[in-house]
Amino acid sequence: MTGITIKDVALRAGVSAATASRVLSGHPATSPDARTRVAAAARDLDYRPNAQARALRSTRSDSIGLLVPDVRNPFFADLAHACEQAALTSGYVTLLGNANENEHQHDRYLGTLISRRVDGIIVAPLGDGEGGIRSLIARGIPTVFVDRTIDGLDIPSVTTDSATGIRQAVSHLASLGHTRIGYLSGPLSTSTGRDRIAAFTAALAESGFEQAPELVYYGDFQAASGAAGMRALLNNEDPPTAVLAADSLMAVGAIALLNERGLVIGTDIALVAFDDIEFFALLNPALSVVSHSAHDMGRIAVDLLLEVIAGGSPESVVLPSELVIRASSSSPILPLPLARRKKN
Amino acid sequence: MTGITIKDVALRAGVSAATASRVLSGHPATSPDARTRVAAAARDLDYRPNAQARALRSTRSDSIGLLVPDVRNPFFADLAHACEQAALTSGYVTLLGNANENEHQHDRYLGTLISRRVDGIIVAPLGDGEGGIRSLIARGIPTVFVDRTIDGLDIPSVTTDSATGIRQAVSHLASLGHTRIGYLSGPLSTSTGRDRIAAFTAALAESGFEQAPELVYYGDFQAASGAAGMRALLNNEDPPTAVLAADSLMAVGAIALLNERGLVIGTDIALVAFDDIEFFALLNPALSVVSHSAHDMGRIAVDLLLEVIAGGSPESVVLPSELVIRASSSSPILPLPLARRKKN
DNA sequence: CGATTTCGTGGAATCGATTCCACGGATGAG
DNA sequence: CTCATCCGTGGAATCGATTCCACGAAATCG
Repeated sequence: MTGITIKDVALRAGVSAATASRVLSGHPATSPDARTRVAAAARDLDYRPNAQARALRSTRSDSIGLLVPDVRNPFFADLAHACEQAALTSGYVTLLGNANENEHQHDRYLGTLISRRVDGIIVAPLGDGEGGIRSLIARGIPTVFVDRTIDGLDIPSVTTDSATGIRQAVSHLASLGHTRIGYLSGPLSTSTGRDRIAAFTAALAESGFEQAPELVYYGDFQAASGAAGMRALLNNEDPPTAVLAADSLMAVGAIALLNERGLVIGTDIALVAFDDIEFFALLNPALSVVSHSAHDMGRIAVDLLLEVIAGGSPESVVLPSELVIRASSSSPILPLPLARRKKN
Repeated sequence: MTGITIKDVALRAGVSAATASRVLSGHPATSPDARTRVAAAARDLDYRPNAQARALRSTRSDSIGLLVPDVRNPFFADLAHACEQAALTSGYVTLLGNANENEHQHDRYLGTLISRRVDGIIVAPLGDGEGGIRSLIARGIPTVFVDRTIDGLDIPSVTTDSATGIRQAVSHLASLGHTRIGYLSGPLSTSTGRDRIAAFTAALAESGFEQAPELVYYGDFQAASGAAGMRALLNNEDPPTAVLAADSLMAVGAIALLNERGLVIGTDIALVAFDDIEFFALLNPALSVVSHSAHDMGRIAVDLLLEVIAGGSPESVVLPSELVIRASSSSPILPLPLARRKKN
């Protein structure tokens, strides 16, 4: 096919393949003469080393795998972008895999990444660590968890301290007079799903409320379940006056449902979302969010992974989250929220 | 490292490496006995073939490269997702690269993909085809262009017929009484940028308007230039009453600027965006868009690429676009738009 | 000035899987 | 019963780059 191998370069430069290899990989033991001749030959022939052959011999591939639940989720798109850019500056290419929030596809991708002998893997793990994740660890492949973790596994991770931002959100909503605060939860099979509902429950208690089970809906971090959850919350006898969504996609679903019902966000009902994404600031009213940085998360995950690859065992990092107040939660509670909602 | 090679499997199964290889790759000339023993050994050892060694020998890697301008652009995130899923069902993994709308990074990624000997490349090309694209073509690596093309290169592509949707948008706006329609253009260095401004100009002519140069702003498909462009358009003596944005990110920037200025979309100014993304339907008012399917584009691009890999030369595909009318462009023109805008 | 170290170089082994080739045993035809 | 055919199998070559090893030439030391 491509045909141009290091032997062609060596031939044209009048040296052996061994010398050509040394020049091209920057080995010090080369003469200036050989260096210029080989460089010129490589340039003339537009030589591209066969990464497979190189990886086979040197047991490193200069590539890392990144497995996210869904690239279409803007938070993970940002994360992927950040990882990719950070890896690139360290000379690694990123193989991006999409688990599609599906454990089977997740495991299949892990298998592919293992087969390709990536130098390390950054993964937002799905499931309980029994499937593909076990293979990873058994093989001792450098691994870092992002966003999510798996209990009982001693793997470096970069996660978000959801609790601080959620506590701020709840106390902010309480200060506006809200006493019935709904929660659209992620699945309890993910560590983020569990952490955030726990933080929410604790925050309610701190504000002196007790958690009403009918005000919590368990979804799956996807838009459709956000809509279903909001519908369920609104169908309560005594519906919430404020709602907190556990991720951006569920918030998107919730917003779509509120629009469909003709309820005005910020006036008829307060809404706060976890995950800050650019679009939320454009909504009218702009959406209050618990913000955490996908960019920092990606950058740090790559740093940790490089440390693991180098043989170290870095400490896990927990990133902060904070409430960003916008118009969707700025008005105090209405005198007759229930009456008004009943109109629709 | 991983250590488990086909020899280990062969040893455990009591056969030679050659036979093990034949069983594992489904070669017909194997005995049922060998088949069961090798399969069992591979399972017991959790054997994962070394993809590099396999690719080196068989000159195919079962992987394709996908190079997009920016994953954070929801249109390309959708496209990437669609390509990846389509490729996966055909047994290919996708290596996703991000050009960052930057020609240098674009070329660097192409080089990496060539080095990794991907079986084919789907690329939204940047630039004039002189840099990395030339290497691709010179090597005869199967290539398909998506979204954008490069003039003078005979490469199969999947693009959008922007003209239909844009014509619909302009005639829709004209029917509402708009006579001064602004346009936030993409860069003329991209085929989509050129196509869409040409379609816009032609559509204006069809509606009996002539194009006012001061109502066209040339941006770069990124959000910041959408904001800058909208600012420039509003600073005209006689500003437009309706604006069409050439992609979703420029629309995002435009919306942010309009919000900042306190102008109400759909009332003070009509806005239509190219690219339909889920979030635009959530805006209040919901945004009218020229819609085209990233999902179809990705799926078809993979189909074409597989044909090219198989040795065929498929015809390029042009996908339709169509106007989706929502509230951002549903009200007729105001009696005194200029006076009203001057208030702010 | 002779002995020893340094340095650039080429030959050959190597990484792990695939695949060509040749071989032996079983089957089928004459 | 003999000879040709077919089939499963193992040995060995191969893919392209890296790297160990040994060699000759040059540089350095006592």
